[in-house]
Amino acid sequence: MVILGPPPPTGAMAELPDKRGAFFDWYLEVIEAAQLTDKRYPVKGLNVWTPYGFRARRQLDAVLVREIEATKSEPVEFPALIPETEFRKEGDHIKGFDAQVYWVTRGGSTPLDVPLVLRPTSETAMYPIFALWVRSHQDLPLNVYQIVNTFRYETKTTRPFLRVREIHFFEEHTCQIDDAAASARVASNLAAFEKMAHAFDLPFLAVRRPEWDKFPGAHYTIALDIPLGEGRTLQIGSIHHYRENFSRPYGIQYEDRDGTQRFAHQTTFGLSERLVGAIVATHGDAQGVVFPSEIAPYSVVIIPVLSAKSTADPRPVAAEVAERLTAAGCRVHLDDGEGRPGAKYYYWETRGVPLRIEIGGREATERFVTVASRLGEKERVDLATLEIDIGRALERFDATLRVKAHEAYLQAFELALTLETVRKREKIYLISWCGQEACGHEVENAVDGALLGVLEGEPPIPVPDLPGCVACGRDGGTRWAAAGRPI
RNA sequence: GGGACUGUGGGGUAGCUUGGUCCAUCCUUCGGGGUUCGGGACUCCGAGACGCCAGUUCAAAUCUGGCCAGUCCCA
Repeated sequence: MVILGPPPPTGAMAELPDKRGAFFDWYLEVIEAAQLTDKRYPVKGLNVWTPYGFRARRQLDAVLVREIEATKSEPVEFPALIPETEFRKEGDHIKGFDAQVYWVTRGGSTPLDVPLVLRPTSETAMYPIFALWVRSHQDLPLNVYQIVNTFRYETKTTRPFLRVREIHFFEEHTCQIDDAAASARVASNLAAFEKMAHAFDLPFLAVRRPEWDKFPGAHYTIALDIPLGEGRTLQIGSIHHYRENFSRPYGIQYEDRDGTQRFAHQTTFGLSERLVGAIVATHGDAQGVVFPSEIAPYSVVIIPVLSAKSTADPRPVAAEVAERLTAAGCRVHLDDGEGRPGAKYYYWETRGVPLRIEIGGREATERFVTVASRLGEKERVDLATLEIDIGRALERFDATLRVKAHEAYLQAFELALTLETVRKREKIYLISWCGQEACGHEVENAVDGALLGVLEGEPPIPVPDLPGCVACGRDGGTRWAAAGRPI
């Protein structure tokens, strides 16, 4: 396998497994075929980011950075190793992660006095320092984020991007002046994620996780889930309100206007490389990956079509088009290598490039190009209006991708007025829930999965007025909730 | 944490039950030549594997044990 630079075209590819029905077979083969990762690294759950996959990840990260910084968050980077003494300060948090942390216990052959944890997440790395940074109400809010690798000793089956042991992780941590300000930050994060998801053309569901399934140490957790088909769901992110659960053990307090010492209310917002998997899973089709234009390693690929019969040489035109589109801000790859055009078409379709520009003798003679979208549309674009027309074609591509994804998203849900419906286990079920844990577990047994949580915002599909709880029938105090089967 | 199963060139596989016919099958891939180039071309030449370590045996891809890696089911 060639992994240095853009890989050269390859020959015929075997038929992909069916995306519906054999989802994970399809997923693994698509990722393999598109060379997004090399999963052959000899440690379970640790994969290699290939050049093509890394480029996609870098594009994705750029969106996260842009949107989080638009909400006044500052970049930081904390160490990967956390002393056990700090790690153990918040009880629930430790209980939640103890079984999943890697330990560093030696330096060379010398046992360490204080063993070090390889961060599974960075609360316990950051908060002792936050305690030093936060002194006065004027230091608040403190909004910082980092994009780093974290480590979790997963015991379940690992899958590229979806469940790994070294996680490419985005985490924002904030300190707020009070409960209300922290709630506002949660809302701000949710709004920021909506913008990120728009760039990924990715419909998602925001729910408040039930008490028994919230993040270890959180006051509450808003989870961001996407459907994978057949009722399966994938959590792609989460936003937590910690209240004073961490600020108390870590001593993050400030002097308020009136001179009293108060503890900060904290929030976090976490996303990960699962977003890459989510994009593959949501947009991919029978031919391979489909990348939204902003995430695609190359948004445009140019393929010169040579012919001995034709008098006009397309290569100078291809070079001109590449140069002009690069100047216009496109990520362009000019595929002028060996190989026949058809093989190149398949190659770049598998890799999900949004637009392909074909330039042969006819185009060269008449000064136009043929533009083919990954979603099947073809059009003729005059060289005179190249930049503007390609820009519009990319916008149209994303709009179409978004519509397709949204249609599939709507298909993933079903209204369930009885547990009988939930027991079909074919969809994500919208149910009325009274909030009692016993009822929640009854729903979970019925769906053979999880009560994902109470919906934040409007239900994705039309629903009637709230009926009684789907489990106990009680009226009053019920909310719309979602139940599905997380992978 | 408990149980079951699997490991053959870069990817996917045949062979394993019943040890010898295997210096290991087929597809794909990769390198070189020629001819080609508007949807996976053809042709010629070449490259590449039995997870690791022990054991049984005249003989191990095949049987046994340990390790490593992976998959599935259960808690």
